[in-house]
Amino acid sequence: MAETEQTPVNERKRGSGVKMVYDILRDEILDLVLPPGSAVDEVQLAERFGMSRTPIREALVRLSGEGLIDTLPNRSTMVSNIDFLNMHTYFDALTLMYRVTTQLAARHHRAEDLTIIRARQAEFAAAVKAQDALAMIATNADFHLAVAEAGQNPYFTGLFKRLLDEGRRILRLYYQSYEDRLPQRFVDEHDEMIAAIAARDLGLSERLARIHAEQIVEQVRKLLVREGRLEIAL
Amino acid sequence: MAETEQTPVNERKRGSGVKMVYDILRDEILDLVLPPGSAVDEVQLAERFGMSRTPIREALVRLSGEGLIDTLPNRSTMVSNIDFLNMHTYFDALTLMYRVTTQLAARHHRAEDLTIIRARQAEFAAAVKAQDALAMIATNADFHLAVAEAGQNPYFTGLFKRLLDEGRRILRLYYQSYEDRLPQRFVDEHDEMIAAIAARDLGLSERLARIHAEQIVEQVRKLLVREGRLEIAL
DNA sequence: TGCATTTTTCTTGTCGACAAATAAAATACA
DNA sequence: TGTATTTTATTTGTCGACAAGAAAAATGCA
Repeated sequence: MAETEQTPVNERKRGSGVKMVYDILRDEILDLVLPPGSAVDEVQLAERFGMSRTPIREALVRLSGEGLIDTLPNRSTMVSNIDFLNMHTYFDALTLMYRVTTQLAARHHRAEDLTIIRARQAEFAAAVKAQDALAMIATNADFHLAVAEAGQNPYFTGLFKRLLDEGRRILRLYYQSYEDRLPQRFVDEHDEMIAAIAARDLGLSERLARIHAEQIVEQVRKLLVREGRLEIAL
Repeated sequence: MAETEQTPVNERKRGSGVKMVYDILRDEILDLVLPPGSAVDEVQLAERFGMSRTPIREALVRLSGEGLIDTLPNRSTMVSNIDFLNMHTYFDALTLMYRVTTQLAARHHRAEDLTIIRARQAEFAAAVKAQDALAMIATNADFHLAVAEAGQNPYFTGLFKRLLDEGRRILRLYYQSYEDRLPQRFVDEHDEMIAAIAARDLGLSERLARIHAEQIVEQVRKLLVREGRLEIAL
């Protein structure tokens, strides 16, 4: 069997190459496997993925459009840096999107949306219970993205997704310090938010989201300050 | 003179091709020269711009990333359609960005920002005076974008820019009905907003922006309903 | 004539190659 | 030895060509 259709491992369907490279590189950037500022070599990637430079290039253009890589014309392209100086603009945008998407979810969600949201919340709770910091980061983002999808505004969802991605990079930087009791609090807050959304209480949903956002921002800010001292001390 | 450096008209610098194609196509899409749903042929574009398909392709990938064109895998790529059914999500996002960016401008603007904003407003007023509907659309977007830039939050500015672009397409559809007295009202409202920003009155800036946004949304909605009746009548 | 199947055509996705632009290395010169 | 200039090397941007996929056209069959 399978003698004629023997599939060489490197045989891929027409058009799938770009998406594959894009997905893998995106994950590696967000997980800091490719650290900010590191060089991205097209020819090296082409060898690694066993394809020509053309699809690699297209994936890089996509990533560049999302701000995940920066490309100097005619010169090197590299993983984009995290802008610690203007972090407050990031927090502002993130907080507003938390509030808006949660409120919209309360207004526009359907029954099946709640099912998905609860599933995501269960995954987040499991990650917290297992004290798996990396899984917590990922499942938390998934949870809030599910809420945003329920809000049914693709403009907000799009921006929010970008912000959560960026947050994944930032949190990944400091994920070692997740051994405290805060995560359980996040689980509880998520539950409250779900209840408010299900009850279609717009005001409460927005308020809970705001509190939740400020909670998270405050924690990240503490981490930044702690690390910031170290950096200055060098 | 200029015998050795004779520049064939089609001679361009290394890396400028993509940007040129991108800019031109983007403008043509936003001005409806390329109507929504129309096919985009790579070969045809390559001939038109006198270059190979590669840079064309990169420009298209960029445009696709911004949602200006849709591309079916292995199949045709076309100018993205305007989603009239979910127009309310567009209005929601636009209104919120009006409010947020104006308030942030009141908080973070610098002296030179005000200079730019006033210059944009002068251009808008000139377009209104000349009753040039197309110029009004463009200069109005430029004015609000200048306000957003003063707010110094690239996340909001980015989304807002996308929304204003989309609005340029929508308004372009109905620009014929701009002969009423509303535009002058927009000029006045802009002036009020500038004053509030200059006075760093966050609350007033936000309120004026909200009123202004609702004004615009209401006008567009009227246009849509009027046209909508026609479409249904078919 | 009406429908299924094959053939053709057309467009896209991918490839390997080459030239331009820049950085790095090597050389010249004081 | 230090600086300016030339040479080499590396990486990107562009090109033309070819093959895969899907629609359209053509053919076969009832």
